[in-house]
Amino acid sequence: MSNSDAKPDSPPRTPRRVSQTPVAMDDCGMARATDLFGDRWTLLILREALYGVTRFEDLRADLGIPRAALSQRLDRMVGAGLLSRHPYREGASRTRHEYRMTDQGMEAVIVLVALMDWGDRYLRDDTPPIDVVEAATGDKLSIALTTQDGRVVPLKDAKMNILRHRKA
Amino acid sequence: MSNSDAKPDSPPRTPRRVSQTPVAMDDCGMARATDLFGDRWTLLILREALYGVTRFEDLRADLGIPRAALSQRLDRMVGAGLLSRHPYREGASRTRHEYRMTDQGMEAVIVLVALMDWGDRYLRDDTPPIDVVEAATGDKLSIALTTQDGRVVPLKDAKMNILRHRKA
DNA sequence: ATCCTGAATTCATTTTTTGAACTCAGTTCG
DNA sequence: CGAACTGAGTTCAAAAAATGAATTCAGGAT
Repeated sequence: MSNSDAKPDSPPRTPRRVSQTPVAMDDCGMARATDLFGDRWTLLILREALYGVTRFEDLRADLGIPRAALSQRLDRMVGAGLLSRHPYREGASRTRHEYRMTDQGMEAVIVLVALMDWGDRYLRDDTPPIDVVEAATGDKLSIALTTQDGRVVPLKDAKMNILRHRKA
Repeated sequence: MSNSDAKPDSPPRTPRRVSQTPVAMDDCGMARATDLFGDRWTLLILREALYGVTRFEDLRADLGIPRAALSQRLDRMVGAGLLSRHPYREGASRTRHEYRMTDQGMEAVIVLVALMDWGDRYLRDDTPPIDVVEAATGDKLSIALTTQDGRVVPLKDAKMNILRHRKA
């Protein structure tokens, strides 16, 4: 992805220095999302939710996450709309809660898939244990940029279009 | 994205309980990637690199990151192949280093774009400050799943195909 | 009445992060 | 020449966060 509108004649070998992001920290959706996802557990919990693990004890056992951390993260993720809390009862036992992925959470799963793609490519030597495939055909899927009408555009042909400059 | 091969006759309203991820923590590219990206700063530094901010002091000023943290993260990111270190000299001054995004780092940018999409949609009320567009046409781009031959598949029609089950 | 279970909460310890001060090698200023 | 400056780090004490073990809590089961 090219960032600057490079003049066709001189793609600067040493690009001119940029000393500031064009977008201020607190006005950047990416930076805000980083607040939510930028910790050791949140993404892993979302992964569990994707696989259908929904209960406190199961999450804890899978992830090895301390209870306090799990409790705090679940609250935060419910608050952010990634998960929703549903009562259930095992046999005749007391009502407990399970944490299910919301539609909004499902839309964040694309972040997981992107991470998975990258991680499988660069953080492992052997073949990955899992593929994302089209349910109907079994065709392997990967992440890409597309136009609204479904044309795939390689990363190299994309650029950032700054609509509103940083105020700070 | 559906996770199970649901029988056409009975899509379970209360899906049967899953108590374990099919993929073990240490065998999951996503989980490994989380080790690298799952902290407050790494993704933000990558974002800076995407915008072309490459120097220690500029990064520090933009992000408000403590020097020690920046130093440690840059080392780690160079080690992981996200950034590369290049000597430069400002005027006649002593040689310093700048940190440029590598091709491998650029491939991780799709993660940033995915985060940006989600963050702009759910973590803000007003219009986002930036768009990802096709350089040639200016067409707005978004993240999607595609087949190898460039057909876009909605998240709902995708599923995880487990090739190798957890050993643990 | 006691034990068990899932879901927390509390709390002391360990780890990580922070921010401020210091270093270092060269540069410019007076 | 010496003083001050610069970018890029290190060092280090203080603050914040994460951990893990023990405790609590509300039922149900024995």
